[in-house]
Amino acid sequence: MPSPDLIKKPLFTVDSVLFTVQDNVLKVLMVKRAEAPYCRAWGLPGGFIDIDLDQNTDMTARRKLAAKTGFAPNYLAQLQVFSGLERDPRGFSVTLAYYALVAYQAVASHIETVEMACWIPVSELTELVIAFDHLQIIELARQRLQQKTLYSMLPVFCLPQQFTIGQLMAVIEAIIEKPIQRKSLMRRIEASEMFEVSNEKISSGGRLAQLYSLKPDANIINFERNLSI
Amino acid sequence: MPSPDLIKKPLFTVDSVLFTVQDNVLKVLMVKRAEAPYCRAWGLPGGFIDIDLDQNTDMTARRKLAAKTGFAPNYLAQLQVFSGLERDPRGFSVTLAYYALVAYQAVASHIETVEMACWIPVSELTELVIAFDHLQIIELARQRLQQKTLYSMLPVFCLPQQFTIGQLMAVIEAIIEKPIQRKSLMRRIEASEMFEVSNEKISSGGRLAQLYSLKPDANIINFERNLSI
DNA sequence: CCAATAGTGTCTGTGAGACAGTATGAG
DNA sequence: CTCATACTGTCTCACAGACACTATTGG
Repeated sequence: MPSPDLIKKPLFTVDSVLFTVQDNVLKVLMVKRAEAPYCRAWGLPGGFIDIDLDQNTDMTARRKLAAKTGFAPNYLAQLQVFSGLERDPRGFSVTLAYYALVAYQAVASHIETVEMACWIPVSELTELVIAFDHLQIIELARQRLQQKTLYSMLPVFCLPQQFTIGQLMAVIEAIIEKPIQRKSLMRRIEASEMFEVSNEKISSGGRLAQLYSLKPDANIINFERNLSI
Repeated sequence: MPSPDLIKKPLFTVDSVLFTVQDNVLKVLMVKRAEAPYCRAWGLPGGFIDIDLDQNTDMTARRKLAAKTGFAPNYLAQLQVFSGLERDPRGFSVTLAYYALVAYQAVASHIETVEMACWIPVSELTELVIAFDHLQIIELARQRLQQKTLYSMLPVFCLPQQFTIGQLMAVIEAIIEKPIQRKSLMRRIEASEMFEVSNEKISSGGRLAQLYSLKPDANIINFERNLSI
């Protein structure tokens, strides 16, 4: 076997699909590329590992996201590696894609001040010029997020620290694009034991709504049944 | 942003956790390393991408597995990327781990002739010296396989093309380490519409058993409920 | 015949879907 | 008061678990 130094190394990058839900619409953070290839097209936030700054690829993803949003996402997980000769005109490339969730409120103020970063509704992506195979990456990330939404409470990471059932329900419905039963959601909140009821309630146009928050030490549990599609 | 050529590139490798079930025991293919680091320790089959041979990382995994087993696995999917400064004494490294399934019968004859490749029961791995963080990778792969076994028919890929319910049941029980109800399995086989009944039956010590096979165009569907843990 | 494995019938349990009904806020 | 939103009670339905029962082979 040849020494690793003699082997042509492919380009390796880390990109992230950062989701949020604003006004009942699922949106993705896109940045306008300033360089070739795909200069001036929209792409996912990401870049190369910096071995001196990053302990691992998770840190690369976080660092690149922080550069665009000023905040760490509430949730970050690996999606998949995409690789091949065709996906980048510069040659064989390997991209590790992450997907991440953040509360819109947490980044809203900061993102206005950052040039060329923008929340795009996932349904409007096809109207734009998207760099590389990033459209395909986003589509896979969306499918993964939808699947996980059916059997976990992942969407809480699109909400501020305190939230109501109604808000959670709206976020879930924005992700899976189907209405769900409030009752089913409440059963899951109860059964999961992941949340605590706050002693505050907030107004929302009718009866005051109970505020919930994730317990500090809570694990994200998976339910044994999916919500129905 | 600096040109990619100026950035220190980490070592990038592709490793695979190839599972099979033999004699009701879940086993992993391990190879004895012939070089430093971890010379003479057991490690996962894998290696570097060869840009001239591999269209993408899936091909790298397949190529490396074929070199050890002589066969393509029945199923191959990405597990996760592992990265960091500590996991390889040579420096910062990035490994894309795959997990794969194969029928023991398919590779049994070939594997004897390949030096230093060996099926190790997952329960006995702790007794061996395992290279890098490969033990941790195998453990994560096993968890993923267990999870998928609860909501899909993935274990059929540990069986020959034609198989009986009893064989499938045995493989599932070896993977999840719990008994399951034959009735539940039959309901799933029926509901999935993924299989066809053969017109043969085979003897297994009692009443003849119906042979099934995956339909040629079958998609692996996911059930909406898990088997109980 | 018996032992062994394959396969069925059917009851229970759990949790999601549906939806009517009640509770409580703002105006 | 009315309207809007929050929450509850409760029925149905789908499907997994349990397990007794029948079926079919070899010896």
